[in-house]
Amino acid sequence: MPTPHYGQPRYRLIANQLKERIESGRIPPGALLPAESALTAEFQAARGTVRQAIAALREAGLVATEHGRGTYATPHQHERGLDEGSETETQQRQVAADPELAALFAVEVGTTLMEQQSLARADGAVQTVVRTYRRLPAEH
Amino acid sequence: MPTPHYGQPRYRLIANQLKERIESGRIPPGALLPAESALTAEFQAARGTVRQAIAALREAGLVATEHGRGTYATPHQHERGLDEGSETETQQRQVAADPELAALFAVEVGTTLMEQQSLARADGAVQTVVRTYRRLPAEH
DNA sequence: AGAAATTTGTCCGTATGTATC
DNA sequence: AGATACATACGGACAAATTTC
Repeated sequence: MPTPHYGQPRYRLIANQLKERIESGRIPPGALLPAESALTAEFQAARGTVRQAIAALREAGLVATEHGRGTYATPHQHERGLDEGSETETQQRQVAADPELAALFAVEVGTTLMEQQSLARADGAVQTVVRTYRRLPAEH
Repeated sequence: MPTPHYGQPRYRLIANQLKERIESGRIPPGALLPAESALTAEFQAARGTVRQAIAALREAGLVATEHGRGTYATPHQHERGLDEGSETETQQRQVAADPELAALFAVEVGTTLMEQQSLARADGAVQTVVRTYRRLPAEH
């Protein structure tokens, strides 16, 4: 494997991709990022490089890390429009699984799922709505 | 304590030995492997190295691991019609706007929207479902 | 039912060797 | 020669799930 770092170093590229996932809501606030080991596998990068990328995100305040637990996405605020008309850009709620979601998660229809919805606006108009579904933590 | 990796790395050697034990039946299907702590003692290797060896076996489908329980030799392999490379599956389709989406996009309820759904799996089980909604390109 | 021990999961810091730009 | 990256390896610590007492 070569080691080309045209333009930007590798850890910056990885950091940017993770940043995009967080800001797009694909990794919602409070959710754990993939483990270092998973990231090394996904990006085909060495652990040191992944750690460098995460360190950059941490420095930028996008994530927080807890020893022995993992790295969380922190609630992100759009720096785009500082004012923003008090509309919730991202909200979390519980919804009942529709038939398709139920099948995907292998649960019964109507099972409570966590839904995280986030919006991307441009000039005030909603451009994209992202809804992320995941199962609730098991009740022992 | 040096770290020369001429020839084969240590984790490969450990993995090969464990593999031999499984395939020879000395570790029968379904049986638990020695704990990581036991393996570190036996092979005089760091825990991370042992875990790397086990990860290789897991990747090869020879063993499965459960948090807090242990790693066991897989009972019957060859039951898996699995993807293997694809971490995310994506599909695109058109859906009718529900009342909330209609309000967000400032369109009428029932208006056709583009929905992109992607899945994130871990060990074959769906972890997260992400649905991204956008307006269709304007049609005059 | 509850506490302790076991075991795996994850992160941290560090170190050495190799390879490429 | 230096910066970047990769691969490997060590040791320590905390977190979480499971089992055992």
